[in-house]
Amino acid sequence: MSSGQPLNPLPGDREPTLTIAQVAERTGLSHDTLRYYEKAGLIERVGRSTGNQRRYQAADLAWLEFLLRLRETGMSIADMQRFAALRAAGNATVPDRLAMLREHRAELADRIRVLRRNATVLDHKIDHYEQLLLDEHEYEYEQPGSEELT
Amino acid sequence: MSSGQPLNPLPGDREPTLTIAQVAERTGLSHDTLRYYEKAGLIERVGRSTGNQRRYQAADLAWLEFLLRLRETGMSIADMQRFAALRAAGNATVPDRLAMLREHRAELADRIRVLRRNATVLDHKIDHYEQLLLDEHEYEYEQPGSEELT
DNA sequence: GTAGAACCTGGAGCGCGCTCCAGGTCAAGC
DNA sequence: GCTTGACCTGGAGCGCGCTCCAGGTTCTAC
Repeated sequence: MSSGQPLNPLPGDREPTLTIAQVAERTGLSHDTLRYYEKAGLIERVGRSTGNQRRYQAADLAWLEFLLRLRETGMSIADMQRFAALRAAGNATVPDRLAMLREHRAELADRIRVLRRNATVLDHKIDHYEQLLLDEHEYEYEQPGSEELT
Repeated sequence: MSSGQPLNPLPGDREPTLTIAQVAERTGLSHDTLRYYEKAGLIERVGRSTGNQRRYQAADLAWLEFLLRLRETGMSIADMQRFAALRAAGNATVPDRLAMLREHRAELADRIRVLRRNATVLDHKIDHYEQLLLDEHEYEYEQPGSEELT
């Protein structure tokens, strides 16, 4: 990109658009990933400039942000493809989309629970190591036999 | 495995041991993964029967369980290798291990926070879809123009 | 003793989610 | 008009974390 903020030329359109570089910057996705997502059907074909360069609109960005939330919560590309296909198929698929989201939400809740449980295991281990260090200092340097399972 | 519970022959040892199949069953890891973890140095070389078959001891299992907690919380194999190497190097590495665990714990806390934030985004989306369905029924079948961004 | 299941090793292969590359076209400043 | 950087496409390549395979050995039940 250049300096300033170029209002990208539109293909005879109303709304201001973003180049792929600008979308990459805003979403944190790479250029390649953005093109890959489009090729994979996660996003519908983005509008083009007269010279065939991508011009993203606000709706594209909003959808990408939502996809990122799905990705961050561990949804696979394959499932996101399914979801995107349902969305592209129109309002009649709302029940299916709702079902997918509910299931994903439930799995997410499970994963959060597991992580929290594991977090307490880590805390115990950390406590254990801290105690080991304290004991060591107490006896002024090492103490074979105070070795534990870990 | 056969029926009954065979007390596996020990290599002239004290403690009861487990075969790889039994460890696989208890941990949920596959035979291949268990062998892979050993080859990768995540677990120290497991004891063998006279015929060179693995015989896991309680300490092996405990360590595996802890590794699983690390894995479930998203630690990479490479980091687990580092941790395992420190552990194998003895008590002098306790401060390093503690530092690793603390850092991992902090990252885990971040990831849980992100997941919880995303969970609320999902909840909003679900609410939105539910509302769409309600509206649809209200008007007795469809309603073009009630289409949203998603 | 023998059959069949369980196990061994070294190494190749795989699915996922990108990432990189080659060989071009397009756009903006001078 | 020219340069330089952003962008395009199709397809190959990669790192991770396993998973599978071939070819052989061991264990257990009968």
